[in-house]
Amino acid sequence: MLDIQLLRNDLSAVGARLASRGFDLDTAEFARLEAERKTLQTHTQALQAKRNASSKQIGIAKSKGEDTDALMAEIADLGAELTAAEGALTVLQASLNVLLMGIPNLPHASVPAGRSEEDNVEISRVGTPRLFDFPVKDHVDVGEKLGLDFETASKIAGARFSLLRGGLARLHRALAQFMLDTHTAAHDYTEVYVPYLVNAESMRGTGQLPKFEEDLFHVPRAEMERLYLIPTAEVPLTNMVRDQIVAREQLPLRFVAHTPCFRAEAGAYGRDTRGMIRQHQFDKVELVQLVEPKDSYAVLEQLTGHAEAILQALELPYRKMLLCTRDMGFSAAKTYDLEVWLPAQQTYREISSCSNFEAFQTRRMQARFRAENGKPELLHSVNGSGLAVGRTLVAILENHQQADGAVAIPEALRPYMGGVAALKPVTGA
RNA sequence: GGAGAGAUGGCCGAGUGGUCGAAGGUACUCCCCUGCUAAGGGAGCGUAGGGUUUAUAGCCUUACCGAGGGUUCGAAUCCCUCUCUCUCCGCCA
Repeated sequence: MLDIQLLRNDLSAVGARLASRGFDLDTAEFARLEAERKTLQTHTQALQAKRNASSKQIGIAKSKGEDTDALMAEIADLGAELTAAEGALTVLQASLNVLLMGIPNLPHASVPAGRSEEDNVEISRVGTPRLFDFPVKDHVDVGEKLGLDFETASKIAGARFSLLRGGLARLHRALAQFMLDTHTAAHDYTEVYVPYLVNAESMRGTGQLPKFEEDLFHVPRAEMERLYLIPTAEVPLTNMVRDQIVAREQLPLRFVAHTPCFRAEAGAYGRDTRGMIRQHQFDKVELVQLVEPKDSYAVLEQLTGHAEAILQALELPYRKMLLCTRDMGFSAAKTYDLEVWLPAQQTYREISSCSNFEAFQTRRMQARFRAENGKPELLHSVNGSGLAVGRTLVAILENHQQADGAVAIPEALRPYMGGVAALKPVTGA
């Protein structure tokens, strides 16, 4: 959510910055609602002040045993007028709020203007794609021989689910463990175990609601508020500080969690249908930092580096992309995507997305810290995948495949694999 | 699933219809006193808005005592619904 003061004070500039990311803010409508709000709110509050003063007088009179009929008569008609004014104000503020909640974040000045992902800017390229002296297979063909089974998954659940057996299941687990250990030991994050189902308030806090409900799975409960399956651990991790004022000495807060993520992929029919690139359920290790505003852009660089460290340790070639204005997510002010090399597709595919949200999320959830002057101030939130586990598995299968169908295990991962140096094809797997 | 208790400011805790945004304590900030490891005195000290304003200063004002509704001229206080916490019983990974 943007600061409404910014819209009031500098509406046309905000409109222009939003236009750069393809959002058309109806500035006339906002100005109209805002003008109406001002009139109505002033009026309502004047009526409330009058009622409060009169009621106080009645109280004083009664305590002295004086007659209060005259005072009562004075405000006899006030009630209806006040109810009407309050009702109208509530309705108006609700529509202003709907408008406000639907406005995406403003892009940071360093974000390149662009129309699509074509206009994203490559910042760096790390590692060299391997040259293969045999025909390269994609992860589905490599995985098939090692325990990757979509047929059984679709029988059990449906399309866009996967099932891993044996060494491959262990590799998946090893990746998550390795990432968690690296981020806690080397990067100083606190490991957190979180709920996978969250309430609507949490989804509003990080920006999934109200606008993107169709992307989420939910669980209805009789007589109770529905719960939503988390699409990323960003939701529970960031909401830890919702409605809190954190002491400045505790900053920065650094959290890491390994969770499954659930996405309806409602808008993705027909896209990435082969393999485990785009699934309804996938695991991810998520990094979240809550920091002072002055630090958030430095932290974005740092946190992106934490994700990169995993790719480097796993010997996976990747590039770092700065997303252009129109390719960024709704809540982000600036985003780097890390894209891993997939040799079968001869292309780089997203494996991590690291963003600075500034106060966009924390304003919604009233997550604050006490500044040096003693005043509460909104935190900035920064998060990123470190990394998506499923896609990392895909990248390892493709990049480290051998001519005989085996897959080499990167050195860093071997302690988590019981010392195994390679996964070998299993007949009947 | 059954029975009961509760939710008040950073924390503890008083307050069952009226000058209560809320006693008292504690923490914190400033000042004074004292002087040696701790104490005494005084003052200040919630949050989010709105209006005015060059102003995140001041002044005026509204809302907030778990959330939402209701009764009333007036609600922390009375009524209803919900959420959460605790205790006991049952069940259970």
